Amino acid sequence: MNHPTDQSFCPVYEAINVLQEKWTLHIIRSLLDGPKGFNELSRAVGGCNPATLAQRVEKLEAINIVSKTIHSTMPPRTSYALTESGQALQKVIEAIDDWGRQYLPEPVAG
Amino acid sequence: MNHPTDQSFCPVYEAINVLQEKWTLHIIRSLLDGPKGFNELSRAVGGCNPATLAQRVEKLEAINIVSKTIHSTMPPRTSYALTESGQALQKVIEAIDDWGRQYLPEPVAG
DNA sequence: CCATATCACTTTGTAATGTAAAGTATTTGA
DNA sequence: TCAAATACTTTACATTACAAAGTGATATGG
Repeated sequence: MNHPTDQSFCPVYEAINVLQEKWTLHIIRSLLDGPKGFNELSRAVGGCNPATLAQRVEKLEAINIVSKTIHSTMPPRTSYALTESGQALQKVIEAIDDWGRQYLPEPVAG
Repeated sequence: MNHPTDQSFCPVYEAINVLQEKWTLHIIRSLLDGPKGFNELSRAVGGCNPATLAQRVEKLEAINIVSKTIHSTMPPRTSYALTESGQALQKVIEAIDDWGRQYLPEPVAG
């Protein structure tokens, strides 16, 4: 909803608003190595509770970053994958990866 | 605190944890075009309330992404700038910028 | 010379968001 | 038949972010 004062639509600003939501980048990173089911994704993401994860993938589906495919309702079998837009975020994840390796200190072992 | 199941320390994972916090990327982006005072930064970021902003820059200072310089206490004059580590995040912001321009639709007027 | 603005925040109370824990309905494997 | 897994939802609680107002001091304008 917010945007810089001097401009009515700023793509970077909006992009940041999308990506700064908790778990979003983790979800995208997890899906970069292939489609996953809900619990599988949950395990890959690590630490996100199902209520939040469900809400987040729904949002990501709405803005066309993730696509959801229901293979069967009973037994339940769903898969989440990145769309073209989602795949394009690999560049962002790579940049974050590079930065992390260079600037985040490995915690010293006790 | 969280980390992938198969590894004890993952730089990407930690980096994402840092960058996914609300306003963090906005703050970094704002500081990329030079140091700013508190209210100046607040205006550049756009929409973040001072309590949150104060807390966020304090955290970013603690992990050495932002540096705070107090020029005078009275009248109050402070400036926030990016450290080397913070400057290095320009690559991340650029990647987000590219993605936003390509994949975020401009809202239709009217 | 008094009101107003600005600086860098802090405080207070409330709204939004995220959390753990448990539950649902069904199938598969031991 | 019991435990585990699938994909979630529900509930009650905790954390986080929010708007609005306030603080103390100085500089500016009428």
